[in-house]
Amino acid sequence: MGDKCCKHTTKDKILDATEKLFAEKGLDGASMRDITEAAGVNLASVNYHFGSKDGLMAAVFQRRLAPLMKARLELLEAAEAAAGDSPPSIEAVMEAFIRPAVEDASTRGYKNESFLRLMGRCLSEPIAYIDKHVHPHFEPFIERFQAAIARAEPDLTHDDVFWKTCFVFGVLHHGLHMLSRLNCITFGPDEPPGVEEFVQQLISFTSAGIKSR
Amino acid sequence: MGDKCCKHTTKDKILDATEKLFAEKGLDGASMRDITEAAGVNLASVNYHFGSKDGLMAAVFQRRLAPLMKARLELLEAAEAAAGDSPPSIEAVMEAFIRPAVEDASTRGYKNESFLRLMGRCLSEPIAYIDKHVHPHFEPFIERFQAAIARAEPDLTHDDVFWKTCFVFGVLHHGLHMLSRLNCITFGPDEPPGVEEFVQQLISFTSAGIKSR
DNA sequence: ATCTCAATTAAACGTATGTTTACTATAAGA
DNA sequence: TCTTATAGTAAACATACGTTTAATTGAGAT
Repeated sequence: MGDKCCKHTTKDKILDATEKLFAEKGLDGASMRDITEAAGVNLASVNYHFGSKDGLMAAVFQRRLAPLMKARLELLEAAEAAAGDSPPSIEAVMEAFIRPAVEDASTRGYKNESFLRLMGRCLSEPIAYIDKHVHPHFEPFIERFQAAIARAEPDLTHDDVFWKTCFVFGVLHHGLHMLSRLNCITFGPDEPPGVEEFVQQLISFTSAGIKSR
Repeated sequence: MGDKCCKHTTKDKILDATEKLFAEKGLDGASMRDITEAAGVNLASVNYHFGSKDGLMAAVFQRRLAPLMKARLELLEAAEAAAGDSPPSIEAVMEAFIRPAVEDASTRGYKNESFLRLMGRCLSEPIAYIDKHVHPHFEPFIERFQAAIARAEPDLTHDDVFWKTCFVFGVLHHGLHMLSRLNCITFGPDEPPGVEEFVQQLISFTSAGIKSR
């Protein structure tokens, strides 16, 4: 029976290897044989534990996206509670969105093997996969997030809020994507920025963008 | 022999179908059989005209990226010429980057079949493909672009310029990506924004982000 | 009319994919 | 000890992929 405490179960080895290979080679590009070889397990064990490659995708996203969305929601609710009757500032709303993602990326290797590297890529993976495995996690959150922006900046139209939210997504995810690729490119910074520094840079860029017109 | 004037040559039919299918299903996801069937040509004709699927990718990107980069450079140079001795404003630099892309997207169907939909996805396609087919087109431009930003905002450090440039890329490409997907999502605007409106929104968001700290 | 050569085609090739099967190993319960 | 259920495995399966082959077409040149 699965030994949940020890953390080196076959399921976890598969999930870890998959996360890394999906980020590197894409959802289609990483084959079952790539994955099981990297994980040091038998080829058939993926189908045994996850049913199919599709089930494996769902598990990979579920493992990281569920806690991430939870952390964002909690931060947003904390900011709203702290603000009392008035709406929290745009900066506070952006922080709720940005900080959990950057911290997740930083705690898990930061350079190479983070899940957020996969997130960056996921914005534009084959749409069918994203609609199936990623959007369901985002949808409950995005509504609350857009509402918070609308409250903080009451002059924005509904369409303005939609597009600015899109832009914020683009900033964060492409930023994290490039962060994970720093060692692959020649022209970038010599070393990655600190977590706090990066978070602040993202908050100020996105907040200024939202306030602009 | 290929009839260049008539524009309905086999090569063009293949390129058009490929552009659309790459955007929809990804570079790996769109098979040669998908492509040739959509183009109404024989399976083997891709290998005849482009040598391989890799050669087809190169041709697809070359056809759109070369003129796009040229247009951006010309706009940037025009802005620098117009500014005389002083550097052009951040807004002018952003416009040189953003306008050609949005206009390209708008002239080619705008909703569904544009190349920029493919560009949005390309930020995070399997890295090997992008390094091979996309980065070579961007590299000569990105240096000039970053230099223009640095001149317009002299207080920014070299690393600041790098990251802000990344953020601008994220805003534009994900914005265009969502633009092409408007009809697929439920919560977005009822109709797409006008070209000029969208360009201005992108310019103000990115310019404010760059000026922020 | 014949030749020529680029363009096109149907069919096959070899390989890689995700999945399934049938079998073995292991450890706890009665 | 025998049973049972879970976990793991080697091998085969059917399918889809990119590519290649060999044959055919069709229009312009001689």
